[in-house]
Amino acid sequence: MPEEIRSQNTTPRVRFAPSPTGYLHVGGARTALFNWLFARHTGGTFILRIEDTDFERSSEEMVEGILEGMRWLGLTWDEGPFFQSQRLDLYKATATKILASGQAYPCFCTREELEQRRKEAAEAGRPLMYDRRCRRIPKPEAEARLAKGEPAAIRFAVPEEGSTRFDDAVFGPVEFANAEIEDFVLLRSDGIPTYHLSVVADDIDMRLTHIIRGADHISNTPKQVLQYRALGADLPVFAHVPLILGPDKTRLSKRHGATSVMAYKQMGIVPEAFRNFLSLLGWTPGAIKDENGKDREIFSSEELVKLFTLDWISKSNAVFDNDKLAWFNAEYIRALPVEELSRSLQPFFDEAGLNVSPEKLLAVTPLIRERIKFLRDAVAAADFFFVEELAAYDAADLIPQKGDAALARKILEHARELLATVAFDHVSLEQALREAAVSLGIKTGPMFQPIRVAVCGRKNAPPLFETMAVLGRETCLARIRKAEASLESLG
RNA sequence: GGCGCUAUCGUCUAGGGGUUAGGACGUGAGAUUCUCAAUCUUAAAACACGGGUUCGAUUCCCGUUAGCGCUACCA
Repeated sequence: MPEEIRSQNTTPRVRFAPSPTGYLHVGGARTALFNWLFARHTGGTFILRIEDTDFERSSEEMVEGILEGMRWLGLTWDEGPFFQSQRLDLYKATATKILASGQAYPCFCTREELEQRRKEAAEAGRPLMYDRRCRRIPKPEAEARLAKGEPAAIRFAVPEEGSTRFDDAVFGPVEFANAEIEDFVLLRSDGIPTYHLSVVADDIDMRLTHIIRGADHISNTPKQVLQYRALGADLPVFAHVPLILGPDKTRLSKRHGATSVMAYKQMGIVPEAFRNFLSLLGWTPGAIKDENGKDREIFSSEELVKLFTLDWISKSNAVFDNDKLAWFNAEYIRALPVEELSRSLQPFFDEAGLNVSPEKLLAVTPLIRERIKFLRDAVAAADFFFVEELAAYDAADLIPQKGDAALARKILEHARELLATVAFDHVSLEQALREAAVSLGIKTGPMFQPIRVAVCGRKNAPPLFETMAVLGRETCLARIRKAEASLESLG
């Protein structure tokens, strides 16, 4: 408690500490987002720290990928990135300090011995934990062996009695019997720290006040609390956030499809939408009503920052729902100014190999914005605007429901003649074609279908007149002529 | 197995001792309409189970069950 009060009286310092053994995934992104929101809300400092002490599995590409993901999401950090691989001296010094205090000891057991004992324990009885045998080695003997250069890890000497507890800002009081806590390794025999040591050393050194991280770390926390005490350091506030699960309620992983943040960028998720969606996974601003008295869900990042507090973080895990994300994204797409949306769309067309001028895309954008959930959908929705030659389509689609080829021919011929002279703007086109429908005695539905298919090459397309206006007279006439020809072949 | 955490519609969630348990996504139906969307209206859909406490529990307590997490000289 006194620790918490101290923490709350200084400006908060929080961190996101990914390990570059993989890309930035959805769960990590949400943890980063919560830290970022908390820092921005409180006027605190957001630190980025790369936990790359596992040299085997860490890579520079992954570091770059993580930074890229953070930038894309707009999660700007105030300090760092710091790399644990460059701070090994600190960890060694910290381990030495704990050792000197008598709360750690050298362990000469080899990896093989430990594995063997664990195996035996599993087969026979229960205690899978380290049996603490090196803790019983008399100090002079241990020092002699060390002096001889015998390799040793440094283990923390966990009290045999009592319990270790902490107050989690999300989960409340959590308590572990010390007897359940293993004498964990602080420093490996090669001098590289384990996670348990490096987090604590860094969190203390970086003067972190709040540790906001995934709930999978709850079980690790007592080990860290023990170290804080051994080092005489104040405890930060721990806030564990529930995990994000896949649709089958197991931890979100690759086999659930896209889990990398950059994959969502490539799908055409708008970063603001992603932030909004992610923020509401395991957190709620409470019941904030919209003008209709319904609970709001769309929040700008500024609002999120204003609203965010640790108190509203949920305790139960949340399933990642792609449909809901798609809905958020569609909402953001429709809310974006056309110019901005158009600019965001451009790279997707470029990537698809279509020759798309910004001017034309700007004209097309309002016609498709309500028809796409992901930015990438725009390519499939609007490709016919940009190709010289329409992709092959079924000539039968030209024939309206309850009509025949002759009717389709009649409509197209009539339209072709009309379009040769009419002014090619939305209003004129609509007026002329509606009048044509009346004079031919055909309802608008069947009347417009052959034209739409002829011009767009598909049955489902943006509104006809706007579309034709963008396409222009020459293209429309050519495509109608082509449609008439394909109708001939149909007989 | 041990330890820890969690439990409201299919999903995200609001609520909290007395409510017609609210909203959103998705789903169904309808309206609108040149198709598709978008939009609007509407419907179905939940307090895991069992004991307590209480005049009264979805809400508080205990247990059961289920799920998840941790259980490395990984992080």
